[in-house]
Amino acid sequence: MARPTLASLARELAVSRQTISNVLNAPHKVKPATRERIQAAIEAAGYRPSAAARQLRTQRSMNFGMRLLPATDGINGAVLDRFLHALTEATQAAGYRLTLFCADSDSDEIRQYEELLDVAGLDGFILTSSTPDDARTRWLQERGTPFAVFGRPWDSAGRPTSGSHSWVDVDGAAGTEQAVQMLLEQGHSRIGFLGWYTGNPVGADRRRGWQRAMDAAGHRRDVPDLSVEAEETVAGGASGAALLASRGATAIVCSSDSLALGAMEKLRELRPGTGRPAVVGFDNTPVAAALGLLSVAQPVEEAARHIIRVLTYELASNGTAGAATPATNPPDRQLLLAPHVVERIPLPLAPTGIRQA
Amino acid sequence: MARPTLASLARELAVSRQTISNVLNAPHKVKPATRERIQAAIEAAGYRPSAAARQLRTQRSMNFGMRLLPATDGINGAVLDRFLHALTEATQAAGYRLTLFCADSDSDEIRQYEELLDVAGLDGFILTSSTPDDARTRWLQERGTPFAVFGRPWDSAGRPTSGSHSWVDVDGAAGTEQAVQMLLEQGHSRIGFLGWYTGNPVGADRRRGWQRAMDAAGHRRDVPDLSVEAEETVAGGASGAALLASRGATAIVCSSDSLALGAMEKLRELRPGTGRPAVVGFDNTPVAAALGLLSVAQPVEEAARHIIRVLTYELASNGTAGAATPATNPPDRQLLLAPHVVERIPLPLAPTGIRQA
DNA sequence: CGCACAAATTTGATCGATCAAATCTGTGCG
DNA sequence: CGCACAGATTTGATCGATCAAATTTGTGCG
Repeated sequence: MARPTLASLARELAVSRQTISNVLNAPHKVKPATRERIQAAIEAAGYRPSAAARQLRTQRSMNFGMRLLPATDGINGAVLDRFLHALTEATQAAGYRLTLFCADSDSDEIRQYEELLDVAGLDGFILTSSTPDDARTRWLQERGTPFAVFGRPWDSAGRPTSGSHSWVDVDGAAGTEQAVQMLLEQGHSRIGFLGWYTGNPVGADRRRGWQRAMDAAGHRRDVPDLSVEAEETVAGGASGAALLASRGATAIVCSSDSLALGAMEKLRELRPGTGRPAVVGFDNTPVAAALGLLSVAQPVEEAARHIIRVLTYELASNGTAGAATPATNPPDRQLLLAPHVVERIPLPLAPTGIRQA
Repeated sequence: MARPTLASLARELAVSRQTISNVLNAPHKVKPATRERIQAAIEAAGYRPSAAARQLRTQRSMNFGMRLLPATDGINGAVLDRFLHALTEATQAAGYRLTLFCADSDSDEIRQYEELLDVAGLDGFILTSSTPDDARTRWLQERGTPFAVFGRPWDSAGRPTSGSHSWVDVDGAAGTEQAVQMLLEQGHSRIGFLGWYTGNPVGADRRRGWQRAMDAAGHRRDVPDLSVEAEETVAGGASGAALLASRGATAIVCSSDSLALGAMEKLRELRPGTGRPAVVGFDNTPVAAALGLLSVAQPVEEAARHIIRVLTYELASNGTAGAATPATNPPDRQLLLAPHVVERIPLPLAPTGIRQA
């Protein structure tokens, strides 16, 4: 027994293809009695319209594309992992599908866009990072392809801009600011910042939050002394922490969990027996969770859901061009989400159950 | 200027659609002179056949599906991450595309298969884990859908079987065996095993390798004493290590990096100043790399490539049913890859460059 | 009753490719 | 010259849906 098609089902029910099609796509056009009869038959036969045939006619693939970035670090890759998972779920819930692809550079990524648009007819793309003066977003905008970015656009000087395309981002500065405030409340005043070497604008943003909070607390003169940049590794974090400690820092806010991990180990080594060092990481990766490290958590699941909301809204309104009443409020095309510091019980933990094998 | 189609290009070149189609799909049927002229025109016009139209006619989507598992642990999730990346690359290189989806249970996964097969016409699936007596593989086999599994099939007693479907796996027992041998060479003899609580067959397999190596080295009578099971967390690892240490273990082989991490911390605490504890983890996750932990590394990239090799081979020979000469040797439908222990310089590392911000 | 007009349903064309069969070209050879 | 036959190319149908337009059915009302 072959898969039912519109034609085969229509024959069985003694109605036309179009009527069945209308039951699925424009139910209000079909008389209620007929509609119910056909709906029942659709369920009974397990009929599902072919996406390929539909795409051929409508020029819509109901398919989004996303580049899978090469796992740079691995520790921090966990953030993208959670993002990807939430994105897949949201895509599915919206009735779309998600196609993954790889690219070995940003220009190759553009080549892939072109190919995927021509061949597979993808309806839109999700980008998971943005660079200053991004060539990819420019290309997509010129071509008029729907897309949304997880990450704010940055101007060529590396400062956040608003841009004209859709994006969602997490307010890194707000995160580090919150971390500093928490440490101030705990009685710290010499709070260091441990960031990245590279001119990465995301890192600069996180540093700004620390600086803002220090300024506000009246520690402006300490800022130059207490800010250090290191290589994005555990070892880099250890070295940076040593330097900050030598300058009298009693607490450290970091740009990443890798740095924070190194910093924590180093402080523990320098001041043994003083309990968990006051170190806050960024991204709340599984490692931080496993080791009881405080960390600033990004609401990536919320970000992913919003991205899909924006994309699907845009695609839906493209179709209904003209004088259509927007049933729902348009989602913000540019949204900055607030992160929060995750509190944790310090290690070592109470022993958990073990068993003889 | 709209995207060129077979028809529009044919008109321009004053040839028929079919001839252009043949240039792409059966070049030998076209006279060399014509072929070159058309090939040049295809490039110049940037013509790319529409996947939807092709799929409608050929009933092939050139698309694989894979379920994205909910990130259980996070630390060990990194293995699937690397696998996914390699898989995406291999899929792309083979001229296919990869569709991701989520499911909240194995039975829901089957429902998703059904839907994706009907709607999107996927050509095959990649499964990333297998359970004893797996309902999903049974369903796919009954339906005759091509698929390949990363992970051996297990019988209902949890012992590895060969099954009748395609799979690739990493020989966990060989990995732990190698780890024991390395530790024996380093002079250890009381080598403990720290595994999982759960009846997970993967864990049982890893334990078997340790046991085999201990038997072979003449330490059979120590086996009952030196095998402990704990919860799959860092804290669990610490507790388990404490117990093993109390029984005189000088080295520990673990089922995961999470356990190994906990074990390392605990041994360091129990025996300060004796250098890096002799602990070996499993999966060579980024955390292990960051912390200088020894670990058994799975060749996941090779596994991913092989899975695609198997799937594409199967699909290619399905098409050429009958008396076709297999141009290439068929790839092994069931393949067990050997892992290896990753050697590492013990932490703390030499200080790396830092800089004043 | 019959006409206008809206609602419900059907028909034929189309999206862009490939398949199978038909037609056209060219070459060798009696 | 003409016929057979392989090679090259073209033609018409088809995959399974939706669109736009045509047709049928139903309702209200003078």
